[in-house]
Amino acid sequence: MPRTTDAKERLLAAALDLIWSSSYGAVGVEEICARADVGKGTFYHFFPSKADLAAAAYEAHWLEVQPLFEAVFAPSIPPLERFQRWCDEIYEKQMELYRRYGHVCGCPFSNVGSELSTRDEKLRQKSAEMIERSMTYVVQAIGDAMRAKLMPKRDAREAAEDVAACVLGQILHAKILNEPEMLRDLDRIVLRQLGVTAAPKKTVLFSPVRSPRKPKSAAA
Amino acid sequence: MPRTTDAKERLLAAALDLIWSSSYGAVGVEEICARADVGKGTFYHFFPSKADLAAAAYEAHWLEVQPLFEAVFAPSIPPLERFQRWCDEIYEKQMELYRRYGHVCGCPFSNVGSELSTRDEKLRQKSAEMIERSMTYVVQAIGDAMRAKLMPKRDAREAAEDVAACVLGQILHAKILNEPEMLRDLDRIVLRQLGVTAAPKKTVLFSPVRSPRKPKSAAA
DNA sequence: TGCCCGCTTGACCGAACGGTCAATTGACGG
DNA sequence: CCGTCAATTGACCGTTCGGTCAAGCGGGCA
Repeated sequence: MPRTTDAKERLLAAALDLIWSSSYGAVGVEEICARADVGKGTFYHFFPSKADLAAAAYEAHWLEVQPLFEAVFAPSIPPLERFQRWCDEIYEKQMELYRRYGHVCGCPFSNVGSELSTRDEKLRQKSAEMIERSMTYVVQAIGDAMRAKLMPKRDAREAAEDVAACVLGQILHAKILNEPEMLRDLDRIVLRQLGVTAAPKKTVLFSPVRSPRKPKSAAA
Repeated sequence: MPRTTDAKERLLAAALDLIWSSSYGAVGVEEICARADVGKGTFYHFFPSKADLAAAAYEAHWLEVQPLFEAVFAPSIPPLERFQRWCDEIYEKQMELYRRYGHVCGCPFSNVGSELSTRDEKLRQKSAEMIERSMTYVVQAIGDAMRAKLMPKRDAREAAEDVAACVLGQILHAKILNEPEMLRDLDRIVLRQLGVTAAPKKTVLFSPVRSPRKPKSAAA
């Protein structure tokens, strides 16, 4: 066993994978340890409890996906196209998980929020925080879109919450129906919610958003 | 003990209450039995498993709320007003649960769907079926709204799916933030999704939709 | 009256749960 | 070369899980 240990990282990755593709309650500590190939003692050497590991795993996952958010929502990209790219990333990621596990796994943050909001205040807050961080980018893009007169003016924060609801809801619905193709046109719902009158469908064609995409972690 | 037993109904009610306000995984059979005031043997006399009880509880809950759907989505009511009434019912119900349990409990059908879609195919299907039944009314209302030229014409089924996503998503977001007031203006998101240009706010004033409402079970 | 049978019970089962801990390992600094 | 200590292990803890079962109860009916 190497001195410089990566057991902690393996535990974080194993926890995220297992909980995402299943659920918090249905995944046992033993199972996570087995996947990470460590003993149970190692688990409790690094994390005081299962809930703490979950919170840490989500934090680590955010650090992993944040660069993707930065790229997808880059100010250099036309505002409305950012939403399309974001939706495409979500679709690709869910497709990847669907191929691997046979299930639409949904948004990892809202999954744990839905399951544990009424039971574990700490994980509820963590879930809320992760979604809030994602929404930051949406708020920015909406502000830019309004300034560019690409959509009707309104409160950006409020509009972003509406968009978040649409995205979370469609992902959830796709999970319940186990039908990943429901997410192919996620951007349609978002743009409609923003009051965009079906204009920017061509921007998709301008840049290769849909077909060749590097798959990477993405979630609402 | 009376010959005509209501133990089954008490079990169904207890299961719905406990699972709705907590989660499927976090609620034990023992706990359900205690709430229903029956022995564990009685549980397994009526239901072959915990999952079967849950499915039966959702079925029973649907029978309970269906009349409310019929009333809220009655053809005699102007189409767009039906959505407002529906959203108001959701808000009232969630507020009621929030007052009782201190938590936004969310939609019982999507809760179980989110938690168990990847683990229990039978409950996933049940969850999907419940949401589909609700959507029937939405499809009808959208069709009526389009015929009355109250909203832009498009595929009614597709529009209903978009509406369902918005509603499910906003309820989920409110649950995660534990903020029931997020649901006060649920109809705003729905109408925006339908492309209604902020017109029918007055219809709310015409009939007493918002203030005096009989609280009853309602969910997406 | 007495049998029948739907209903009810709670002790009990093996398994799995989250979590503990004394013992061991092995890379590093002195 | 040794002492130190983070890292690691897996047996073990008490509890709780979903589920089983032999036995008892008691209204309805023959």
